[in-house]
Amino acid sequence: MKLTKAEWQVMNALWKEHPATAREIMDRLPKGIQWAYTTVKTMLSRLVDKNAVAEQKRGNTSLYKPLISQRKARSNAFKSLLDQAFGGATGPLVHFLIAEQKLTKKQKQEILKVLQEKNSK
Amino acid sequence: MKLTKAEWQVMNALWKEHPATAREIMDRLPKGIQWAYTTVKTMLSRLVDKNAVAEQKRGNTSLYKPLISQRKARSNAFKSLLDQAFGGATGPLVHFLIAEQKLTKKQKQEILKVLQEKNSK
DNA sequence: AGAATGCTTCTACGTTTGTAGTAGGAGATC
DNA sequence: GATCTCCTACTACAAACGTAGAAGCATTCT
Repeated sequence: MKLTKAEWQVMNALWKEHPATAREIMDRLPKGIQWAYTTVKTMLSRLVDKNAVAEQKRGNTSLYKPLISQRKARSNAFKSLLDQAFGGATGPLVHFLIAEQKLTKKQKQEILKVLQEKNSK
Repeated sequence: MKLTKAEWQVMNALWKEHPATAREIMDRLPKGIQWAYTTVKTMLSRLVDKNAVAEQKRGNTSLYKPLISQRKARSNAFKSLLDQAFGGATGPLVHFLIAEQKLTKKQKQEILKVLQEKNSK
């Protein structure tokens, strides 16, 4: 179950709150994204085909809800990245995370916090 | 500079050692991948078009070498994942990493150590 | 010299992705 | 009842991807 970039946008909007109509989803898309209503519908149809989303009619309007959890989707995406770009090993990724200046001081502290939290219990 | 899945395979083989010929790259692809020689060439041409790889002729044979570093490519891929699947925030990613048991205790401690170090200066 | 190798460039082709347009039905409004 | 509005289903279409075949030129083996 691989989501494309555009599909992620839709799923992110859907996970926020569901079930949701196509119009609601459209309105929840990030500011930068200016899709035609039918584009959103197309995406939703494709996601339904993929069994990532369920569609149910209420009157003449469809309600959508996710069939895969955000957690699961993230897990898949993460695993893909790991396999593709880091040879499947977490080690290099961790190394990378640390070495890269990708992290702001704030983010590092955030990480520290989470790690310490979990580590202590 | 976004690499596709197939392009990653080629780049991974190229980063191992370069310059390299198309045939060498082909031979270095993971066992599972059984591409025709021309497929490898096509990929390389596309990578050259993208300015991800440089091509130089020696006799009638092309030698290839990466124009983008593995580090840079990883960084881009990582950032994409972060933006797309984790809303651009490292916090949720780390949270996820930890929750999913993706990190061994050892790795966690390594992260902690390095972060604290870096943070202090 | 003729055949076999190996490399190159060009072309191809089905699928997936991004992004809509169009037509037509149903309910709300004038 | 004609019109506006909103939704749906279907169709479209260019660009990117994955995967490769074909044709032609140089080198080398017999």
